[in-house]
Amino acid sequence: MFSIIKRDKKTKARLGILSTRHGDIRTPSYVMVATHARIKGIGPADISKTKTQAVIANTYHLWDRILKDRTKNKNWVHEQLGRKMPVMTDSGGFQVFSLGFGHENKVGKILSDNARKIRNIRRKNIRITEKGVYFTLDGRKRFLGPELSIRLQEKIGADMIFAFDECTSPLDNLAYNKKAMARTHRWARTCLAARKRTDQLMFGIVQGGTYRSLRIQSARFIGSLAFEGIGIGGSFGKDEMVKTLGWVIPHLPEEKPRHLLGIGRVEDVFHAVENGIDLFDCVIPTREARHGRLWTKTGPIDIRKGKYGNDNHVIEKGCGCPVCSKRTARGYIRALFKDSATKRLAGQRLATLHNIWFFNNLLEEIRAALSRGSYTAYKHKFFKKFKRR
RNA sequence: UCCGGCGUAGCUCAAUGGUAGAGCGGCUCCCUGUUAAGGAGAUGGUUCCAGGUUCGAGUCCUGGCGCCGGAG
Repeated sequence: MFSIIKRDKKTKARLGILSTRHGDIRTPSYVMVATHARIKGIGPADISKTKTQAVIANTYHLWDRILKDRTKNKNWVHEQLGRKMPVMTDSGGFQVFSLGFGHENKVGKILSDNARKIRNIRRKNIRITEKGVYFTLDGRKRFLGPELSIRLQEKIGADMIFAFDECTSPLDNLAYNKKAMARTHRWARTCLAARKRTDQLMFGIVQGGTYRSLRIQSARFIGSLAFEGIGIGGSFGKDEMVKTLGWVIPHLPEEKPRHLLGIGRVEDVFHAVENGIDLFDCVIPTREARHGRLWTKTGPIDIRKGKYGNDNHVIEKGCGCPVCSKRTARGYIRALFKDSATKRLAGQRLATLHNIWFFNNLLEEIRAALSRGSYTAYKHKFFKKFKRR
């Protein structure tokens, strides 16, 4: 159940509430990544300190564990997570890209200028058929398709689940994207038909690569099906995300929540929100935290750098996160990062707590601005201070 | 005092007499539905000093200087 509370006058941004079996999500909201039903770097008890409203786990990566489970627990993933809170699962469709082309060519879903030079598009570990996808990885061969993905996601027990799709590579051409999109559309129907549980919200996924005609076609088609929500997936060129949203959003039903899959840099958050996105997830807060990059309102800092060695300031002055409000010094966090493996884990935990809080707080401020009707003013003020560097 | 060992990049150490390297640190950059608790790159040297042997010395010889260990 999704209700829109308020619409921004100058942009397509909307303020809403998405109700799930495990509570409400105030939107727009950043969904934190918990691939293996754990937010990497922090413990279950930490999650409540970070303003996190929802997390997203991954069907492919929970596959083995869920098959071993015999408990028939309807809230299996919540038990794994250690929290009763809104949880999503991704269908495994992204792994068709990330474990196939992405892994083979060491390319991310956002194409760098360098990667544009790649000529032959290989998917060595992946074979895609009408029924689904064969993964050959680490000496194992396994098959995942729309029916199985839904069956697994129903067992995993998330509150929101995704249809099984194919995330194409940013280098795939129009002809391939057309073929892949049509197949993803057929899988979308299959996923809806395969569902047995009625207490999970199912999101269909719009694909179509970087092609306007395909994106519009996909938005109309996925939007016309009986999904409770819409996901927008795929890979983009560097500046094509905003363009894609411009194509897709006008063709989606107004009343359904929209989730932008795997996008979440600070600039992207604003772009997504003002283009009418209600939810998005991204590994940036958690992964970059583990790599020592801490986000602040003036931009990111790399806590591992030598200049923070004797720095006894908090990460960000005035930050209300559990790390900064305990007056934990930058120098201390840096020292943990530079110490033994065990100490590094402690440092990564603090960094993760800070980053998650930072992004969740940013969204909280954006929601407050939308509520006041002053989103644009808030954004201008924000970017006066914020420099990506 | 004597004997032995060692002096090479910021640090710890490599380098049969033949273009002085590595790891770590420092520096710069990267990370977008996590096979990622990381990745990429650049920089970095009077080889303790002074002589000598040699076509050629970090390496061999002589003499200093410094540190470590042992003996008195």
